[in-house]
Formats: sequence, C-alpha cells, structure tokens
Amino acid sequence: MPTTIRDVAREAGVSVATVSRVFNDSGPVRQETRTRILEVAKRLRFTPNTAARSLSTRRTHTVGVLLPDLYGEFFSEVIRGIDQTAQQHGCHALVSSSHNELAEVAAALRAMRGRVDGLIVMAPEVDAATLTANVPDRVPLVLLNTPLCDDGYASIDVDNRGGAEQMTRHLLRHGHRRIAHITGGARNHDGRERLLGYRAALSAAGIPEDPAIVVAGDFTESAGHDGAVALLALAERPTAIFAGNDSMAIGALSALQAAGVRVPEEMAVVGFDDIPIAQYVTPPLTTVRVAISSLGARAAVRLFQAIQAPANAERHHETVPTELVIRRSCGAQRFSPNLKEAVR
Amino acid sequence: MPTTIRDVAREAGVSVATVSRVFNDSGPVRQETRTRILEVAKRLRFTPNTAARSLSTRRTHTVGVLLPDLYGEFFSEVIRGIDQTAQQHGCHALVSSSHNELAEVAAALRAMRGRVDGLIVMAPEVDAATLTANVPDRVPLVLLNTPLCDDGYASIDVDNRGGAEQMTRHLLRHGHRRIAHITGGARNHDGRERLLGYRAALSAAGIPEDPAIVVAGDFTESAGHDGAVALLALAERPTAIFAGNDSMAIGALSALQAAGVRVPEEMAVVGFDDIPIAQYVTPPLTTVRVAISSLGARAAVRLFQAIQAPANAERHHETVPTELVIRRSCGAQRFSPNLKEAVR
DNA sequence: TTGTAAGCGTTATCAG
DNA sequence: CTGATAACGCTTACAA
Repeated sequence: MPTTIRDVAREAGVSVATVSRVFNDSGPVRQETRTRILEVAKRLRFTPNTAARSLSTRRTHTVGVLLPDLYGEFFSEVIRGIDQTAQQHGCHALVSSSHNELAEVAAALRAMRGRVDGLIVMAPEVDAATLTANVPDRVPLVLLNTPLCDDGYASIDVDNRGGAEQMTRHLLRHGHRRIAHITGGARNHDGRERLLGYRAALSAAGIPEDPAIVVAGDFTESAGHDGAVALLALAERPTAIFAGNDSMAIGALSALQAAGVRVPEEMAVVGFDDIPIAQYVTPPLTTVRVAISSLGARAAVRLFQAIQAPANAERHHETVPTELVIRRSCGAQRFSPNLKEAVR
Repeated sequence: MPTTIRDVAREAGVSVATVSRVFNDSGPVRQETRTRILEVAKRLRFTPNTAARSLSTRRTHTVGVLLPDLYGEFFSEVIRGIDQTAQQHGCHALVSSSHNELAEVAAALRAMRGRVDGLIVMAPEVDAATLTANVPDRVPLVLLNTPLCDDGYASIDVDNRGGAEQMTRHLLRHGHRRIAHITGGARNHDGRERLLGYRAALSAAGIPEDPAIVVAGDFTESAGHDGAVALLALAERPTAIFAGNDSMAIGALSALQAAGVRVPEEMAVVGFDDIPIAQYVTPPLTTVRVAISSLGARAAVRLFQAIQAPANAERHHETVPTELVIRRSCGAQRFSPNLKEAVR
C-alpha cells in the first residue's frame, strides 16, 4: 500500500485536484498551499503512480527500442545515444533485443503495444507489411538501418553505400586491383548496401568483380577470421581485404597474424564503423567512421518530434554521412598523413 | 481511440468480464464464446491497455536496469543476458544508463518508481543509504557488482579478487617478479577488488608492492594506453602488465606496439573479462574469463524469484566464479598448452 | 458459464 | 485559487 495522491491530499487538508496541480504545474496553487503539499508528499514519500497517470493521460513517457541483437560495441553505442536523448525528454527506453527472425520482430512489436509512446526499430530485415500489421497506426515510428527508405516511414540510416564506395576507391587509389570483400550477409540491409558500394567503386574503375574474393560473413569476429582464412587459401590471393565491419576486420587481422601474413605490407585490411577499439588494434584499423551514438540520438530526436507533433512529423528518409578514417592497416597512411588519427 | 475491452465485449455480445477472462485465462469460458471473442478481438485489432492492466494488478511486467555506462562490450553482454531472461518471463527491460554520479543514480532510481516490478542495479559506487532512500521498500532489488555484499541485499558479483589473484599467481609462476597493474579507478568496486587480488598474490609470494608500477586507470582503452606509456617511461620497467580489464589491456597493447616493445617477449600483457574480441587481438589476450551474459541472466533469474515470492527471496550475496584463459599475450602458453583456446 | 459493479490512482473539466 | 467528480481501461470478487 504505497502512498497515493489521496493520502497526501487528506494529510495536507486539500483535495486531490490541488495535489495533482502541484505535481504537474497545471493550474494555479497558492504558494503556501504548494509548499505544504510538497512537504507532506516528501514526508509520506509519495510518488505518483505511473500506471494511473498514463491511463489518464495516455502517455507512457517511454520509448520502445527494438534491436536485432546486442552483440558488440555497435549496439551499446546506439542505445547510449537513444537513452541519453530520451532522458533529456524525461523518458525511458524500453529495450528488446535479439530479434533476427521476422516473427520475433512481430511478437516484440506487439508486446510493446500500449507500453510506449513511440518506437525505434532497428531491424535490418524488417518489411513494411510486418510493421503495419503489428504497430498501431498511432504510435510514431522511426526506422534505423532498415531497408525501407521511402515507404512513408521516418527512417535513418548510415551512408553505407557511399562509405563503402569511398573506402574501395581509397584502396584502388593506392594501387590495389584485387580487393576482397567479406560481406555482412545477404539478408542484412547494411551488409547489402556496403557490398553495393564496393561494387560501384570497382565497376567505376573498370574492374570486373571476381566472385571468388567476395565471401559471405555475418558481422562477427569469427566470420571475419574464417573469411580471411578462406581468402588466404586462394591460388590467386587478393592484396586487400575490405571487411563489412570492424569486428570482421579484427577477426581477419587475427587470421592473417596467425598465418604470418604481414599487414599492411602483404595484405591491406580495412573495416567499417570505427568502433572505439578500432584504433587500438594492431595495426590500427583503417575504417569508415559512423557516428554511432549520434545515430541513436538522431533517431530519438526525430521520434520525439513525431511524438510531440504527430501531424506534421516528417516521414522522410535521412542518411547519416560517413567519413574515411585512415590508419595503418591499409598501408596508405603516408599518402594522407592524417596524424591526428594516430593512436591518441 | 484504440479498441478497448468494452468494444470487444459489445461486439461479441458478452460482458467485459468474459473478455477479460479469455485474455487472462482466468476463470472458465465456454469454448464457443472464447473463439467468438478471440475472433472479434482480432478483427478489431484489440490489445489490452497495459497501463490500465497494471493499475489494476499492480504488476508492470517490466524490470528496471540501471547501468553505470554503456561503453564497450561488457555492458551490452550484460543487457543481453538480462533481456533474454526477462523475455522468458514475459517481461521487458527498462534500461537507464550513464549513471556514474551518485546523484544521478538516485534520480534514475526515483524515475523508475512505479514503472517496474523489480530492479537490477549495477552501480559500482552505490551505497546502502542511496538505495534505501530512493527505492520503495517493496520492489525487489538485485545488485550487480556493487560494493554492498552483506547488507541484506540480494547481490551478485564476479570473483574479482580471486580472478586477479589467480592471474597474478600465473605471472609469478612464469618468472615475473615485477608485475605492473593498471587499476580500474579507486572508487570502482570491481577495480578495487581486482587490485586487492593482485596485492594478495604478490604478498603471498613475498614480493613488496611497488607503488610506481601501480597506475590509475578507468577501464577505457585510452587509460590502458596511457598507463602503458607511463610504465615504459620508468627507469626500472616491469616485465608484465596486468590491466584491470581487457579494454585497458588492448590499449596497453597498442602503446607497446607503437613503442616497438614486443609482446610477450619483452613485456607480458594480460587483462580481465574475456570480452569477445580478446581472442582476436594480436597477440591473443590472456585474461580472466567472466561469463558476462550469464552474469546478467543470473541477476534476472534471482530478481524474478524475488518478484514471484518476495517473502522467502534470499537476500544473500553470490559470487560468480572466474576462469583463467591463457592465450599468447602472457608468453606462457607453452606451459599450459590449452590448445582449444587458440583462435577458433 | 456469465454478468454486475467496485475498485486501481491519476488527470481534467466544471463549478464554486 | 480550490474542490467535486467523471473519466481512463482493466481486473476481480460476488452474484446470478
């Protein structure tokens, strides 16, 4: 039996309405009354009941966050960005992770119904049908790194294609002609886009793609490791490995190290994401920087806009730019001596 | 105006009570009636309102998770463990991160009031007073890696001291006499415990601690990097660096690499945690394994026990064991050829 | 097996 | 400036 607004009202000799006004700054209350109420409330350790409040106001002050998986640094950065922004808006983040199957996403979406004021969905494999079938029309939605770009949803993603293209061009510029790619999986949006960027750069340079050096991965270190092992076994080895993300690049690095292949002298290795640890591996990783936590923050900001003004919320797609970060693993640092980028 | 239980009742020609019974499997309902109700509910896309439900039942089906910060892989693993367990219990995780200051913890704690059925608090610097002042007596609580061990709270932590002691002994056994330690910060519980373990092993071996080679860190890669740089500048260098966690060990590795100091030949480097990436750095990192995600899962399991049976919930302290993982960075692998531990 | 109706703790509308 | 009181949507005795 926690203290209720009624207890406070009785004890302070006022009505519940007045107490409510004090706690919500709605309507006028005489200063004297106000302090008395606040005093009583503190003494009684009163905290408004959230459920009752949201039943009445139809606001939960909670945003749902659907994540594909919680592995690695990437997601923890995203959550951080979201959570910080949410806190600034006096809201909480209800997270639900490990959803890779479409059915799981659907279930998670339904489970969020009524618990949240809005939803940030990061499901690289989600489709519009699943979304419309499981999200009530009224809850604002922001999509993060999903394939749906112009279907009338507010969405944000990283410039995967542009970043991958830029990285590939960078390698080409430094003389590489046989550049391998370890993908993020055929069904993953980010992975597919990065592959497309890689291809675009290659074809722009008039280099035909060799399927033998495009190996399938899944964004884990072990996939990167195995991918590199497979590439090393090739009769005609590539001179550079472009991993679909940093985790795989680090896995590749370890495989090369174990095989005695020097990086970058014998093989250049580059990644994507610029996770915090990237600059601390050996050799420091050349990669494509994505401002991960600001990606989350940006999604949250747009979500709150939509929550506050559902009517004129823009449903457009937004692309967060990427930036090439040249460190030592590509062997090209001397060409662009970006010294600030050296370890600390 | 989303569909309510009343709409469904009217449309199905029954009372709200019956609809409620169907949705909660409480009380008997004729099969025929049940199907009809379910049909109508589906057609009307009815979802029970969570707020109303929890106002009535006093259950939120949500557990709060308070985290000190969301950096690095460690926390994302913890969340994953918690979330998975929560999902099994039909619950959600409300996470709140970035709380390092005591005042922030207090605020976050208060903000969770009434929104959660229980709380998992991971605040390495929290004290009993803050807790009791801000958590209603009734909500079950599980403490994760906090200094409070026997104050009548249910708590779990890692065997920091034992693990650190074991690691230090391992280094001693392999001939090291001058072992440096990069700490996790004086105010951090885990960091302090690990330091204590380090000291215990040294003193058991009759080696006096040299304050010059115990440098302060904060669990970030850059602290590890800077710590290693400082150690290298010493007139009398250590022969081994025991970093308080893997992130710092990786930072140290990068500093040594940059300074041209070979690991493990000239300097052994070891860490703590065994984050997923540890086996993929160069050289693969010798460390102390903590089953991180099961740590989170374990906390969640105990929390649900307490939620289900608040009366006889055990308030004891639980220590999760650690395990020495010997890889190459300590230079001792030949002594215990734990080959399965080689990369993949 | 089903219905009625009294809460659950707030907010908000209207009077005063 | 303050007080009654009707929602808000659901659960749950208690009746039927």
